[in-house]
Amino acid sequence: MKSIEIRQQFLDFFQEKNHQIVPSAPMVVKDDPTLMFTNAGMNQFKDMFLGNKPIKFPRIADTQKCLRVSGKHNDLEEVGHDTYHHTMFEMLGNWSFGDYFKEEAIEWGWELLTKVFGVDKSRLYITIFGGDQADLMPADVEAEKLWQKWISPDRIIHGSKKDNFWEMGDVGPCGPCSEIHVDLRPDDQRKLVDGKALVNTDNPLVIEIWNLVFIQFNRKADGSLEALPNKHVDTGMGFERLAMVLQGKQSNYDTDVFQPLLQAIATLSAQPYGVDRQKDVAMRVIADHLRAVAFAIADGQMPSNNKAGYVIRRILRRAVRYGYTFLGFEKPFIHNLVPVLVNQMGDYFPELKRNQDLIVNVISEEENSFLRTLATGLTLLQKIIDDVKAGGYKTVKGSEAFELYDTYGFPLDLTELICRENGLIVSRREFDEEMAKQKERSRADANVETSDMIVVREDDREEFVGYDHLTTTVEITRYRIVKTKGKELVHLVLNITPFYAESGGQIGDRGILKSADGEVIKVLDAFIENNLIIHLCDKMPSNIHGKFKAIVDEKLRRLTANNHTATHLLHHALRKVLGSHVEQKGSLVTPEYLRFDFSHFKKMEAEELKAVALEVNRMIRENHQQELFKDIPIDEAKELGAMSLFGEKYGDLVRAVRFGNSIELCGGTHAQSTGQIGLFVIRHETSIAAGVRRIEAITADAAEAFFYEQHETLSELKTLLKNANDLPKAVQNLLDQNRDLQKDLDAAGQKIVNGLIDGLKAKAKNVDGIDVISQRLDLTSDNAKNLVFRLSRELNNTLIVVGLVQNNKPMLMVTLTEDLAKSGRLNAGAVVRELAKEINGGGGGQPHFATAGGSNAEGLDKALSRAECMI
RNA sequence: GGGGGAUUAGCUCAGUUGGCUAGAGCGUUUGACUGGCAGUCAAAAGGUCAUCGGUUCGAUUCCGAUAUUCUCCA
Repeated sequence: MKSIEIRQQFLDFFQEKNHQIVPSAPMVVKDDPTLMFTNAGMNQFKDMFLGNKPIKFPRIADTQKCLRVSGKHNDLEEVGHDTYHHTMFEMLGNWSFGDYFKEEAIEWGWELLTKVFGVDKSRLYITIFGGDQADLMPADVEAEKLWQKWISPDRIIHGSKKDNFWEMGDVGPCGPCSEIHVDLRPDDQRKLVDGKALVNTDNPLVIEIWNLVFIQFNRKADGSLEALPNKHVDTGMGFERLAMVLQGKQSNYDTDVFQPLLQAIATLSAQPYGVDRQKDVAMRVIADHLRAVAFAIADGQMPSNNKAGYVIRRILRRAVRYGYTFLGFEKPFIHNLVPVLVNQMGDYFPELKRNQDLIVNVISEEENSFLRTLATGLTLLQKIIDDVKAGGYKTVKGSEAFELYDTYGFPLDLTELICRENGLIVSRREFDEEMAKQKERSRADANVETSDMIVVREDDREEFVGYDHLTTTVEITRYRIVKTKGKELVHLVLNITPFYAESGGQIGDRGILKSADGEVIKVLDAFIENNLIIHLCDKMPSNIHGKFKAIVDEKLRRLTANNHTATHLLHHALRKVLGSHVEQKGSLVTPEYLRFDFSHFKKMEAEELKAVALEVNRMIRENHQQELFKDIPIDEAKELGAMSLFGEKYGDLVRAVRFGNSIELCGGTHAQSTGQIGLFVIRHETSIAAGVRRIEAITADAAEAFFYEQHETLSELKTLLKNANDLPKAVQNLLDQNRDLQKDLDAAGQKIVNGLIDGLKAKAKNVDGIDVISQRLDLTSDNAKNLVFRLSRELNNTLIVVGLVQNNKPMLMVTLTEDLAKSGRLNAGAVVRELAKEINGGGGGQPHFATAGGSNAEGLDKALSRAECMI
């Protein structure tokens, strides 16, 4: 059975059981600070389990794109070396939110696997939660009994809390889980060892394929468990593993999920897959990482140098490095594989197809830049190796390898490989020490101590009223203390709030909370965590139980609104001027300025930028009123023509904002009418990644200030240039004149020098067999330098000392002709230092030419007269 | 967010105890050879050594700040 059919049958099966089939949520997580990427199927439903969000469908099934590369689940370094770890994979899952429970979940799981997919029952084993003394939890006999309807009791295993009790975090919903394991070993091996003994022992052929989680408890802060009124089911089955089982393979990479990619890599590298172990690992790494990176880019996450973007960059670079080292790819190649992936998965994941060009471009650019990094690293490493060899040593210092890695991004294993080829070893111990120091520094800096959320009063809904009110009376529902870098701040949650929390690129509101007795708490920021609006405050209120007046800083809010609305107008104008391939890739809206990233393949021309700015300003002057569509279904919004962005979840009610022809889905705060923006000015247009441009712009007060600043600079220039009509031409003339004058000056100086040469030559005085010329000159130091260099070229066996005064400061110049300098009898540096004593100065230079400056011009003549004593 | 680098000609980069009249390769222009192109040879043009401040007799070089950028860690 083809993998595409497997996915479809899974979804069809649950659809028949009245499940709502929803699309995969984006792999990139935007509104949960504890998570960078979706790492399990349940992520997009977390808020429903927590009770922070209402349940829309009691039964849901989907396939979820997941990425496990950081945090608790970090498989990155394993990937490729074995047959079943992946960075990106699909998790098939079915959910019940307060609807069916263990009985149906178990029955359907069994039915799908054995009847629909036809998995051999004699190869299946079940684990159930075996109870835990410390938690006073009995075994999950309920599940065990239900399983016994389908499978013989001796194939059911009691598992530990570690394997069979699922918890989301330290507190919150949790419950026992039941796993289905399958034994894929050949029959002869199965006869030798019972598969039951190999369950949960990391055997690559006796593996878990489906985990059914029964959420029935709530873990409280004191560690105790209480039964939930609503019980949920959360299941997850690895799609790639399922394909392996159903296609009778022994490796995920042998299924049709990976084979097309692996074959394409084999063709590109002109080397077969399945022959050389090391090369196979490299090919698996590339195939896996390409999937992860392509999906991440499709979800709007570009490779970059921090946070989530950095994780993506690292994955891609790991693939490039394996290709470079083991398959001999020295030019970008991974981007060539994108069409294969799109062809294979683009039907079910249309975002891949839609962004294909972007993905190819971004990957290609990243490959190039990393290959450049490698090239610089290779030069540096060669230098290190040469030094080590020259010194007769055998070991490259760990600190040097670390510097290569840390500062220049050159991978350690490559350093080691090249060193080995040169008969050298790298001190791994020193490297690890340096790495530990680096980590310590970062940890010390990022050290944030967060206490538990303390609940002040129960209030499950925290409502945002800030669209209509900037001031409201509020009460504190929860708080916690946060310590970072010795500073103590407070997180407050309110029953209702006028503060807009950072979202959709718009940063959080600032303002104050004022208590009844006049105490003022500053609100420094507001952001969303697990669907709660957290207010970052500078201190704890003395009475947290009282009522407060929450006041949003109105001016900042207004400026932010201007910039947000201007962002929409900009988006609209860009599509009008450049074309509909322009899509938003990122956005930042602050009171000070706005930043808009969008897909476009080349630098914008000056005329295009102007056309965009003109269009935006035209829409501002047309003074379009804000039209708001609150809580409309997403399909309805699309019919209105709203541009949809990343991150909306299926079935959500959305908010759409319209100004004239610009309609966007947006939860942000906006100007009442576009006229309020006043003026829009683009400040910068730059590239941030291949195929992605960034525009930074300002509006209103800031734009006005910018305009006047420019105007004043221009006025000053005009005044300076005597009100020239054509300012640029006047400046050009000045520059031309300046250059001509400089040339004339040089020529004149040369003439003076020419005129002085013969006279100076005649002044030579022979002292102990050396000619000495000592003369005070009225020249600039440049001309004097010219002069003495000419003299030293034209003469032999001569010491030339020249003195001059420039800006009231005396200066000495000592030159030896080449033969005299080589003879070693004199050293210009030594001579100039001695003579400089007379002018209260010091100096130095090279053996044949040295200069000195000083503060006592009176002593210059004495210095010159002492020249012949230097012999 | 923290650490470490980088910024020198149009491009890629050299440039060590601070003083070598700032260099190389590629590219550009001109000339010569050639029937033309390609090519070879020769020559030339092209630099506020990122910006601002400090130390010094003297700063591309040392120190500090800013900007841009790379990279590692979180």
